[in-house]
Amino acid sequence: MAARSRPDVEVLTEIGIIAQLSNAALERSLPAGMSAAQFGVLTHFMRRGGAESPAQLASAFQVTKGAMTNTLQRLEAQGFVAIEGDAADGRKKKVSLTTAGAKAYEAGLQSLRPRMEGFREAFTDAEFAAALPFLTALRKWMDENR
Amino acid sequence: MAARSRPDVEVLTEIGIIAQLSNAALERSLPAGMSAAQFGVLTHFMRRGGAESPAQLASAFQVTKGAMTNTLQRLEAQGFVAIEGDAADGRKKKVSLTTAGAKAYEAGLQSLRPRMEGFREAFTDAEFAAALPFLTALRKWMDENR
DNA sequence: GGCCTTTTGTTCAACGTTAAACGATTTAGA
DNA sequence: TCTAAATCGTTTAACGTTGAACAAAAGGCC
Repeated sequence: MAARSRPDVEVLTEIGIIAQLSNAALERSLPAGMSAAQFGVLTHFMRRGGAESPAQLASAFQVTKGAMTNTLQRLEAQGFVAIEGDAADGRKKKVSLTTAGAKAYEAGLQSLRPRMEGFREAFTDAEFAAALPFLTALRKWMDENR
Repeated sequence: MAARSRPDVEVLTEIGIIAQLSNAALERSLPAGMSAAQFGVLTHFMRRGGAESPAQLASAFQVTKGAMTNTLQRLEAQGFVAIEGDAADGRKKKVSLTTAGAKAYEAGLQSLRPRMEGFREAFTDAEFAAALPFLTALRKWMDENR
């Protein structure tokens, strides 16, 4: 889809392709059996630590609860997260990272490194920083007007 | 996923969310039974006219041939495109827009209009134009280094 | 206290996609 | 001319996602 068009349509087109290619590249670089969604959850816990409920995670990742259930079940099956009931609220569950999960995150980061380095060398930090405000505004608008 | 991070990672994160929200909004605004992928193909033919092979379309949309087969079959089932064998090359097929397809495109455009107008009013053309070069460069790099 | 609403997590069918395999056809080269 | 390689379109299984329905639990309100 390269046809000259309105700049707003073109922006969304480019963004769509970038997201597709970037997700595919991420998935291809990750160790077998680790999806981008799973790696995202691991990253989230590595940064934040502690425990979170599936609903909290679903909202953080802009994903339905059903999708998060799926991701968490796969993570738990590999022993990367621990899931236990919340004593204070019988509806909720508490998800937390295991040591194996932290190890899996590190392994994922390692196999990602070469591609990420190539990517980061192709552009400058200033370019990324310059593009960020508009993208963030775009995301916010989309989020509020959905 | 809102954690402060490296600007390059953040750019990709924002792009991923925007693509997801934008595609969902597009799909929700389109008439029932018309997917974003289908509307994309209709748009392509409205702009370019003529006939193209499935492989050509797949490459134009950065999608596998299998995905394009699926999209084209659904379009053909609704009578929006005509598919015939290529006399000159027995492997190929020729896909072209029907009058019903053109009408469906116009209908899709109509139901899209209110949302598109709101979107275009939230930002200026200059903003879109300013963001485009970097996004295009990003897309090109991703495409070449996949 | 008892009802109504909301929240939470799960399940299910459907969708669009990828990756891989396949048969059919064309092209290139020895 | 024959054979090997490449291209084309389809099919299939698998994946991650959505949307809708659901039961269980909690909260709000009279």
